[in-house]
Amino acid sequence: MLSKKTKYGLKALTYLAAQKGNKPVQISEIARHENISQKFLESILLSLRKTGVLGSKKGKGGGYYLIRDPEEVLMTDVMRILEGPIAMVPCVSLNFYEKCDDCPDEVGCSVHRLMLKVRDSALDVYRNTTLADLIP
Amino acid sequence: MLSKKTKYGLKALTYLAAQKGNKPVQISEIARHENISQKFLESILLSLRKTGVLGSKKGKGGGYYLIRDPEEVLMTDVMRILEGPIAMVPCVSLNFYEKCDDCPDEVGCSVHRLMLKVRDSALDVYRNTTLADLIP
DNA sequence: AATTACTCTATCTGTTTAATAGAGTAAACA
DNA sequence: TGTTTACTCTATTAAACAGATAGAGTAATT
Repeated sequence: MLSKKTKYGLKALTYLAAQKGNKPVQISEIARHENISQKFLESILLSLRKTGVLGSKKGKGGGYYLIRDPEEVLMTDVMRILEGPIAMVPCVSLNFYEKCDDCPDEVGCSVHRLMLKVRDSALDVYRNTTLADLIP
Repeated sequence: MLSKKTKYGLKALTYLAAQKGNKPVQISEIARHENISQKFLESILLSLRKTGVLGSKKGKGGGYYLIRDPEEVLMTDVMRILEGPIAMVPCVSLNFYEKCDDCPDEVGCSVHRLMLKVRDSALDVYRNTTLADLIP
């Protein structure tokens, strides 16, 4: 299940991408437009800023803005920041790999092989979708 | 993230599919072989029986067995039983559809459109994989 | 200097997951 | 027919996580 964090984050990013120009947009404006709890959105935008997707400007006329053009923001990056691993199981994760403690043989594991296929299909989607594709 | 329920369920199904013949296999045997808590596995196999994937036989020499040939057990069915919806968001789910209460316009929703693509790619995998493909 | 808005930490509640315990029931076999 | 074996079901629990909220603090603009 997609977390609300990711859902809200994607909506906020799309909202920013749809702006004319690249002026900072206030959190409150995004929250209002997208029906998101402002405080929750704060923490989401903060994590997007810390990972280099967004920039922020303080003071009057401040807010958040995209660092790069929407065409250059890949869904692989966004999803990993917001949702975490793209793989459904750590043992098939590219960026968050972890060995299963319960299964001795990774190659012979049926779950491993199935989830590898699922991961590849999801990666294929995320690698070929940018923030620009999400703008309505 | 894949739940342990699904993980264990898939392992148990694969174990049963790999059996010669189709004699009932005891829960305890499966649990031992696959490092699964026996009690937890009980409830998983039970749900697979109630949904027509497995059959069971009581008494001495009893246990669980596959109802159909492994080639005829689709991952779409197994995943829906064990993990629930294949879609990451209810508003793009085929079998578990639910409208989002927070977003007014489904067609204009960026999350909706992205998750539709992800669902389709996952479905493509599950529809073309049977239990037989999981046997090592 | 005052305002505005971002930054950060801490806390809280509800839900879900995973696991466990234990009593009950049904079928097989001697 | 009775005993064994193994499945069936309900209830309970602990841990983890998601989602949301509160409030004090800091930085930049006018």
